[in-house]
Amino acid sequence: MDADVSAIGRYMKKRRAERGWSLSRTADICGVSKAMLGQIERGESTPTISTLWKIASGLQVPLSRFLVPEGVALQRLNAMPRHHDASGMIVTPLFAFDPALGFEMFAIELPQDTLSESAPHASGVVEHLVVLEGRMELFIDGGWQTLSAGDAIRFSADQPHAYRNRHPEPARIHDLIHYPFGD
Amino acid sequence: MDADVSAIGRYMKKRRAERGWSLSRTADICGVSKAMLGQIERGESTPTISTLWKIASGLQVPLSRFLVPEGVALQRLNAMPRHHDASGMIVTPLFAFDPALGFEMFAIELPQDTLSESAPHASGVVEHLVVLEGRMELFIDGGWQTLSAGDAIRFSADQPHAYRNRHPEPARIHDLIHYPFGD
DNA sequence: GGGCGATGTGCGTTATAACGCACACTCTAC
DNA sequence: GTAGAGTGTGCGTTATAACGCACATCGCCC
Repeated sequence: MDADVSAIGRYMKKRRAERGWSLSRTADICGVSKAMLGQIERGESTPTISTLWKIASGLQVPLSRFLVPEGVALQRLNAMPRHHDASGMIVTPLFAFDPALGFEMFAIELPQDTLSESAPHASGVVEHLVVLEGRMELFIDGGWQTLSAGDAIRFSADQPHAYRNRHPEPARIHDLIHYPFGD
Repeated sequence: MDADVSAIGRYMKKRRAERGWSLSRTADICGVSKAMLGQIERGESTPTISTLWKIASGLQVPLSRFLVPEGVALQRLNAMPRHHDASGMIVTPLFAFDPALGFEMFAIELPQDTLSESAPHASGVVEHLVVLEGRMELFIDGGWQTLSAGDAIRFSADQPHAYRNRHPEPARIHDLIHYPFGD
């Protein structure tokens, strides 16, 4: 859950090298000291957001680009914690919320006769459901909507909504929640 | 050219208020001291990127949201059209690319003896695979990695990678591709 | 060879991020 | 009324971000 701040230095160095800029030149352009740039690139210091902004501006890259996750993160099924909520719905996290990406994703199992109600998320939150198995109903926009295996739906989650399963077989779905960049 | 860092504090405060969280509660959730949160909100201190990451994670706010002045439109790299390759891999779109969200999602079926190679995406593109059925191998970081049903993996897609299925049953996966803000 | 400029690193200094804690104030329950 | 909990702010302390400068190294030119 911690930022991989060492990735900042690596991306900086890569970007600077692509442009063929020395630390001195970059320092002049960014308005950040040469010594500090070196410290950041070597992972010896973590910049304030203000300093990183200057660097991003000088190098002409979006600031968030410094923090996009690198490498490979693998999560095995049996290593994922399953959470049963009061409604009987079983929730397994697939991808945790990452501030650089802006979304999180869950696997959800809805046993028979489950009704799970969700308070509205913050304004602008968008939710995506993909039904893998079984059938379920989604309450949205004042009515129930039946979804079957293979169905995919995207809806604004900043309103009350609910999931239920009235069928004999459990329904399995994936739920991706995306948080807004703008207001 | 300087970041409007005071916007960070304003947005933090707004977001916290929407959730009805006190500084103390937010501090517990974010792992940042109450006093520091107050300083940031009042514009008296500029957090390091590490501290801001913690806050974004706790408040479930994409980092970009703190960093982009309100009203400024950001650009996304366009999603690359999916190659329809000759490998036999079957691709079904689930959610089309939306610049406001920054990702697209596909359902993929890999029949037996399928090998599908992917050229590197642009720098900063992140891919997420969830295996629904069967088993498959992902080539990444110079080696093949076997994935079974229920496994979830996230990896940087700006490098060569490949999918293959050497098993008698087809593998079914979901593939979510997230695109960074433009360079 | 020496001189010069470019380059990145290390060091000491200064400024400030980040913290724990105390405190004043507000609200609620008895 | 009092006591207790919750809330945000200010203060002093510690850790570290950020800097200017010196230095070692390298490459190039005379």
